[in-house]
Amino acid sequence: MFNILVCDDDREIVEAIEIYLAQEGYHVLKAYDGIEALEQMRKNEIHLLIIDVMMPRLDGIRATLKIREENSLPIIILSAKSEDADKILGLNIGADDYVAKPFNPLELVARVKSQLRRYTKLGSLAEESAKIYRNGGLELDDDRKEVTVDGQPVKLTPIEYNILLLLMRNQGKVFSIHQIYESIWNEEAYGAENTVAVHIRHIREKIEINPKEPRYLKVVWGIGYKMEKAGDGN
Amino acid sequence: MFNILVCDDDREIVEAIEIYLAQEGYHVLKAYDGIEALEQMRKNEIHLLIIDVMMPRLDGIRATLKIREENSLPIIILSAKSEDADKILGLNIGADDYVAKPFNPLELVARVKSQLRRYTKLGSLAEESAKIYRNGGLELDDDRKEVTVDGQPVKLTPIEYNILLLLMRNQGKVFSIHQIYESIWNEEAYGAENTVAVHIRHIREKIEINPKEPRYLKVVWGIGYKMEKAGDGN
DNA sequence: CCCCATATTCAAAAATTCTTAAGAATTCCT
DNA sequence: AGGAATTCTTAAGAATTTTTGAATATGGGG
Repeated sequence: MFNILVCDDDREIVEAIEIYLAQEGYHVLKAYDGIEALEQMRKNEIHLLIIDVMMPRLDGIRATLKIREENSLPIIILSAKSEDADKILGLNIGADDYVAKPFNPLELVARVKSQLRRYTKLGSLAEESAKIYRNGGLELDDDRKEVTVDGQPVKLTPIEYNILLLLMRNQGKVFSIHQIYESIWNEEAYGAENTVAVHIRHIREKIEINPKEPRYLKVVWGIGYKMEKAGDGN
Repeated sequence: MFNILVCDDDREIVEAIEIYLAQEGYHVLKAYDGIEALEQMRKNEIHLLIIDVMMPRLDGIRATLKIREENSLPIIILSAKSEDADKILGLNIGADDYVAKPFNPLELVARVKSQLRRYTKLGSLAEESAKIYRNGGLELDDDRKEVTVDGQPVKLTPIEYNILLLLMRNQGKVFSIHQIYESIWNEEAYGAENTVAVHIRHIREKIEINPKEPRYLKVVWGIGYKMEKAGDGN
């Protein structure tokens, strides 16, 4: 059974989360600030951490950084400001997922499940950390956050990087603009069609020799975009 | 694929909902009052619940509360009185969405999709089973949005693709032009007979060797169209 | 075997979707 | 604060798809 540490200075939120997680058969441990979280981590074997950003004494971001120094476990960060998503996921910090407050408890539970599934399936994180995706001359190293085209390093912005990562992780699979937006921004796509399209354009300018005839990042008319697998001549 | 429990004491409504959900590839389970719903929940793994408010024995509200005590899954409540919306969605009860009766089946389907989408994050998690439909030499890969005939890739437009997907998902089943239109366009079919017919023609041109003697996409006179199961020489 | 409802074909007009560019707004860094 | 980098918005033009309506063909009951 999995032990999940929930850390938030609002006790009601912690209890609410506990109820939902307990329903799913998880064992819940509680902490009410970053210091307590660190203590709990030392004392118990924790399999997943849910932690709020804003807390007294030691906030969630700092706590996460501290914990990452010596532990590898899935960390889900709660935050009131959805704009922080990039920073948090952009992995300066090392969180695995991000949920905006106020959140739907079921969604949180879904993400917990998803993270646990991911970590257990791939064994320990160590195995997973060789995260290098290749496709023809295009290479993305998710440990170093580096992208190269035919050996030449390419500099992508965080959003561009995350979009490319999504597509490289699922080569051949088609993603709608809607899916891309929701996956990267973690919020409902509204009038964001062009936004994504522009980022696609920028990525193409950087990874394609001729953006007008993309070798890798192709459009699927009326549906979305995909990463074309090299040697799929069609 | 997802299991959806539909609960209403009006059997006609349950059946109607079943038809629409089945078209989208969902597996539907049925219950006709709250007690039955609870039983079904115990016996099966349900991913989403659609439940009416007014029912004999145990009404939808009480059933929802009971179910929430031990299950966490998206719940959509049906109700005749739209004034109840607040009460139902206000966390008191714990429903995730609310649809007023009489409802548009297509809207219900849209909401089902939306709720399920919320709890399945894409990208990071191991992808759900690759959805590939086969029939003789005809193959449709719904992840890649690719269709091949005897190994040869075929380029379909979005509408053509969606019509073919509908037929491939329900091989052998006959769909009226009306049903096809409503299923693909998500709106009332009006004078759209020709439109669908034209798309059928285009699909045939692309997937049939001889469109005049279709092997796969056959007409059923006076009724509609179907995907003929290979080896069903009739 | 004739007739009528139904199905098919065709091409042009209308609508949609994608690409591209440029500038505004925002965030980041020093 | 000021400049640089990044992200978002807007809009026009290009590419592609969808719709439309009329002409043509076809099936099958009487």
